[in-house]
Amino acid sequence: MTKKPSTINIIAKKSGIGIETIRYYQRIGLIEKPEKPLSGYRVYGDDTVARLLFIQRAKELGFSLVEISSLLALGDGSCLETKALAIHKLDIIKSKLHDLQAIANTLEQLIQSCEANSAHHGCPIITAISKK
Amino acid sequence: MTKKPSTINIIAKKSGIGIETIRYYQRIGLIEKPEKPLSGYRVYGDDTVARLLFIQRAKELGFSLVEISSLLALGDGSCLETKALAIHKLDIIKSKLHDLQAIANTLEQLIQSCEANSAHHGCPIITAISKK
DNA sequence: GTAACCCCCGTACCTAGCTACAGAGTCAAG
DNA sequence: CTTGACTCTGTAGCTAGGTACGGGGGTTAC
Repeated sequence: MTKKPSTINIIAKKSGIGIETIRYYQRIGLIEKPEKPLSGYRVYGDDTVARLLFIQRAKELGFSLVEISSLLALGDGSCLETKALAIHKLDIIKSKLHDLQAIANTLEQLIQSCEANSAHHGCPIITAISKK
Repeated sequence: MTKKPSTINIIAKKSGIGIETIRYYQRIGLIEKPEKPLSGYRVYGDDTVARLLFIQRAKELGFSLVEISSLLALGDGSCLETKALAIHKLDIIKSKLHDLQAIANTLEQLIQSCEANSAHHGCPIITAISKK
């Protein structure tokens, strides 16, 4: 039950991550390069695919590649540190949520003031941004 | 009542925007460069300061420099187009809010599962990101 | 055996929004 | 008239996360 060897193209398809991106991850040390056979193509295992999928999902949770690197280094062992990272990230995200909500509120008000502006005395949005 | 001429340093201080940033804005055409006297320093008016403040506030509302450029070009005239830009921006911000909220929820769950994990069977956060 | 792929490596380029710096010129105070 | 602070210009570098390309070589299918 030996598998046929996975070249970079294969793991790219399995993980849904582009070849160039995988090479980039290798360059920045996020994933390892398997030994290169003296002449031939590098062969990848399913652990690499798993790692790539991990990276993808961590990215979706808002972790940067540097943070993902830490997560991978921590591994399954130090739950406390992992939790600390997650809490820190959650704080940042909550703060972003807060800011964005404020912006959305302001924009909504501006848009409404624009709708109320039947007279053509200039655009209330522009006016609002201009003076203050 | 002639004012003393404002050099770039002065308008930087008045607007709270750095000199290098102002030069950058000039390079990308967001603000104009006043004519340079054949020998000497450029002189800026308060209209430039106003424009810089406008840019700052529009940035705070989440507009990119390119979008701000459009806003400035539209000016006070075409309220409809300005409103359209604002609505478009609001849509994007709402979508970001939605995504961030989902991420925050997931992170919160992960952190809680971590807290419930009294037994030391690996970190639930890592496990959750790993499999799926 | 040869055409059509595929891989490897290094390097350059991209977006956005700055930020820094060198070298030459200018201005104003003392 | 010198000194020091300021300006102008052009160019390069930075972050983050890729994306693209060219040259050289290996592999596979027919």
